[in-house]
Amino acid sequence: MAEKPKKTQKLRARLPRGLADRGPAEIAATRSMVEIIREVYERYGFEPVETPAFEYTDALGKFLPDQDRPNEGVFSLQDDDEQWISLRYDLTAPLARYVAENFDALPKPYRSYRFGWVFRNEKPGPGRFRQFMQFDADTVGAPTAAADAEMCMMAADTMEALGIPRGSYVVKVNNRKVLDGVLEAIGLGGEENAGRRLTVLRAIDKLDKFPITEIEKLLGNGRWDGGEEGKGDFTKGAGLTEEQMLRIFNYVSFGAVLSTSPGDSNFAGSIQNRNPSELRRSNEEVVSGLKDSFGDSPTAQQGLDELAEIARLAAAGGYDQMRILIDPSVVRGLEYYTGPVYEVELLLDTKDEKGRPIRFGSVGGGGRYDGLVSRFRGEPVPATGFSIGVSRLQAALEIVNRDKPKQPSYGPVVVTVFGGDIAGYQKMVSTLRQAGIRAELYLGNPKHSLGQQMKYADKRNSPCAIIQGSDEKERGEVQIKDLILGAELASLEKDREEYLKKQADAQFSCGVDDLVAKVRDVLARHSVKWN
RNA sequence: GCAGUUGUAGCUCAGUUGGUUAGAGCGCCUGUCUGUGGAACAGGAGGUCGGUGGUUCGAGCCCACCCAACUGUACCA
Repeated sequence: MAEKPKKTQKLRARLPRGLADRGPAEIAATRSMVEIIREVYERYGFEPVETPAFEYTDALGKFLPDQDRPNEGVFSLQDDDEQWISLRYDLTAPLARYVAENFDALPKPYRSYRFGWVFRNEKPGPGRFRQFMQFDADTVGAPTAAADAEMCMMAADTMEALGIPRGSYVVKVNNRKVLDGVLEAIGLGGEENAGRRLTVLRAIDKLDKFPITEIEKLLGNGRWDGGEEGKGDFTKGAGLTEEQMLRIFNYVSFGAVLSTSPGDSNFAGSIQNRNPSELRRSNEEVVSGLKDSFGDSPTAQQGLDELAEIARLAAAGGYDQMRILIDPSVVRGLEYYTGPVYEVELLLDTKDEKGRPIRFGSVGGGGRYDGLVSRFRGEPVPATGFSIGVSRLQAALEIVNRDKPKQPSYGPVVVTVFGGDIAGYQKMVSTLRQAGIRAELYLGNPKHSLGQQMKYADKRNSPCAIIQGSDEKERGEVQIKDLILGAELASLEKDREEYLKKQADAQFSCGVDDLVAKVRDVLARHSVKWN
């Protein structure tokens, strides 16, 4: 007996983790989202500009990779000339480079938008990918809060244009200067406290993730993630005193509805659920209240003045605090924001399959980054920008809409072939295409039976198939088979009358000259649109 | 990075106290099928049982280490 034929080493087809293939439905959804966002941004006077996916690593404002860990956080590689280049991890840093490089030619303020894929080399999770899409708008060269206010209003408009009803989203606004001022006021100013300030900001940023008792640990001695002392990973705390902690809590909860006071175990949740419809203070009251509380910090005062201006301009534009809300607990990125920061949050009340509430978190955000362009120029260049996480927002909308009946996406009309000369079939396909109807010739094995060709059309989700055998050919006719109706027919119960009626519609013959008109009838019958 | 859980066919899973050639359903491919899709029937492809080493006459099963995935956590422009 011969030995088993030697097995060739098969290559395993597999997708690297944290990356995703996208099918027709997702691509179509992205395309329509991008179109809607673009329309809003252009209405605000922004013009498109694109930059490549790669930049010199130092231009991205990230440390230069070292030999040991060249790809920490970013995907990097060394060019022929040994210079490090990296895949962009957002659209802001590349834009700053573009503006700095073309500074003299651009109008100031320079207002532009762009969308594209960005890449982050970090651990992927549910809803977190290593490649995802962002859509940004930035204003460079505008120093006043008016530019920031506009970003917030545009964010609100964009959400509504995307079909998220008013009240189901909120643009939260804070100011990095206020946070800095508060930290200063509780005695964490100065270079020597930089690390602790960072820890406090991180803790505040986690308010929407953990109950307040856990935040207390992060502000205090530290937190074990295993659920109890000594279990799991330890996160070092900021080591704040009780008094400092209390001032932080009073600050971040200012304006929120509080059922209890800090320190009570039920305090948890009352800060997190900062639903604007339940808040008891207006934007103006929050700002003036905080001005009173932190009168000792000039930095905080300045930041609060900017927030007041944003709220005033938003109100003038008709955006109340249901849409644009001053929220002292917003932190955002720690790296480059210098002034106002904003964050768009979805308030949609959705449960997952197990009935647990889903927290979407932020689907967009931005802020003022006055230092980013100046790095390249040695002169101050104020800038502010806003970014939508297209991939994340799309995923959120998909969950929200998952119960709604989905409009099926149809394939092309399939023209089946019966051996012999296929030229006649090709002619039908061309006729349909010239009439703007998606159509294709069956290009599989020509020996395949009609049954197999039907199977193909079914898999393509074709609305109908065109059949012309020798009988029809002689009479100058074609058969049009309505596959959608046919499917209903197959699942129909024994209602004889309805069955017969549908059967007549499900397949009929017509003259070759009527092909386009009759196919259009079938498409119209099911409102088939390919968009 | 840290911790927990899990790794058997493309998918969902079975596999006896350690025993010979590792199974099922679904899916996939081919045929019945030059005259009608989601049906039926017949056939077929597809597995280094996550990897390596160990214990044993013998390992999918026991032990050690490694890897990967999932979940949480850390970091996150």
